[in-house]
Amino acid sequence: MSKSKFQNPQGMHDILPEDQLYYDAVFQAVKEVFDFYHFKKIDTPIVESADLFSRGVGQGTDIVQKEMYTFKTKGGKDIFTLRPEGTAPIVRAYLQHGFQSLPQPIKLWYYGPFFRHERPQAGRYRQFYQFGAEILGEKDALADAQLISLSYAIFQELKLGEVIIRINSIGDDNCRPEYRKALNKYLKSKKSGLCAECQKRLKTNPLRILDCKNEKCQEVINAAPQSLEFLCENCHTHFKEVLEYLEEMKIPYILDPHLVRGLDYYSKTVFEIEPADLEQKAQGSLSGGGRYDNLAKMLGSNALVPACGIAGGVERIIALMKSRDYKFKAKVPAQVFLSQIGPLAKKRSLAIIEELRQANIRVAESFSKDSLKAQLGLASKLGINNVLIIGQKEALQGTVMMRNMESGKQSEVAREEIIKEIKQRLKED
RNA sequence: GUGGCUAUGGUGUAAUGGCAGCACAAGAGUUUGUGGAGCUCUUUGUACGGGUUCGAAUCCCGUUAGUCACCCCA
Repeated sequence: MSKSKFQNPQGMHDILPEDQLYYDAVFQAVKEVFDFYHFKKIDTPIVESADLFSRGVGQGTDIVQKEMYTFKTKGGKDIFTLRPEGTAPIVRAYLQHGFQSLPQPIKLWYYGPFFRHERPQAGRYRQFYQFGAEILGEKDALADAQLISLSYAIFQELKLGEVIIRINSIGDDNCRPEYRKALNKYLKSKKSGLCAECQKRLKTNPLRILDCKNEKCQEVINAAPQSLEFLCENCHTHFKEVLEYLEEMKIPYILDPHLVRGLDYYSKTVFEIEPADLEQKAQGSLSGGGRYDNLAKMLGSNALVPACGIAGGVERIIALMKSRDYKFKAKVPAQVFLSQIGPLAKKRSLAIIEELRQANIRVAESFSKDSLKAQLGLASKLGINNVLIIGQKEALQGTVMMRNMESGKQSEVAREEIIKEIKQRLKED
């Protein structure tokens, strides 16, 4: 067989059976934690109106400017985008389905693929999986803290080792303009000390300069005014409460005054969670999020919907699980193996397998092998001790042969007694 | 979007520009209805497209994919 000339698109990979174990483990951990805290699962379409993201995420952000898969539909009337993140669609759904009139807050979680057109590298793909959770209609700081702690709990469940929360508050409409003004003034005065990229950002998105890793900018950044100093009383109190909750729950955090994040909808609390040990940091943060009290309004809502959310990168978590040598719960092998010889027996065996399934007995088989030798070989390779053998003779008599692989003993069992007999033998093992 | 490195059966790996080999895996057989070992046999490859050359897995160019850094982020 020659190799196919088709390959996967860049940055989009097949999730092969052996990797499904990891994806399942992550999904299970996520589901367990969010279910327990009464979050409801929601799925939104993979594709949304392009406008939703340029308005929600922000026209000036990198995600919108260069990373979106955007296309026209056949009639050319609609412009759609493969969703690059999960929060804007959920707020859209919240508004569209009138969730405002339900008891607040609304707590939702999601899991699925997202798309960003970037150059792939460690922990960064063009199609990647994210899980996330949102608490909508809640302004209390407890919501912020709870999301952080749930994400933390998921990472502990997955045995990712030490992780650390980096957290900051970027203020709200009330105090951020003040801060922005002060920062702008400061940065303009130090313009010559900034890298070329940052000089451009002065115009488009000065907040992001704080995030620049260029050495040249570090000096300027370190002396820059910090958003924390400008917080109004409301924001200050809110942030203090978030930190107090974290301390109460003994969740380790670092106050990072330069953390700003790349999406426009954030206000007040922003945070990222990353592995504590330096070597694992290369691929970026494991999860991140923050409060977005203004997003609903940006998307056209009349009412204010205070909310916050978190999203985690599944591939990054899996990479960390692998480097931590994550141990899966022991896989349960099949309990019996069914082997068949001849066409009549083959026909009978399908019905028997279905009986076994209904009796909740896990069964393996190999219809593709005809010789009994090969089938027993497989059973032994799979480590299955109890083998049912059904051949022409047994099929005609309405019996099966039961073989114990360890002792080599076999006995004939009537068709009606199979389930009972297997259960008996499994007990003895 | 810019730059570096990489690409040989399913997997892991060899081959001064000169017959593409090895191991594992897989499949078949080894007195046709009885497993694990051994033995025998078999299938499967130079990512794709050009160029240089008598001759290319090997040198050059392009494409694709992987990987890493920048950028950004989950």
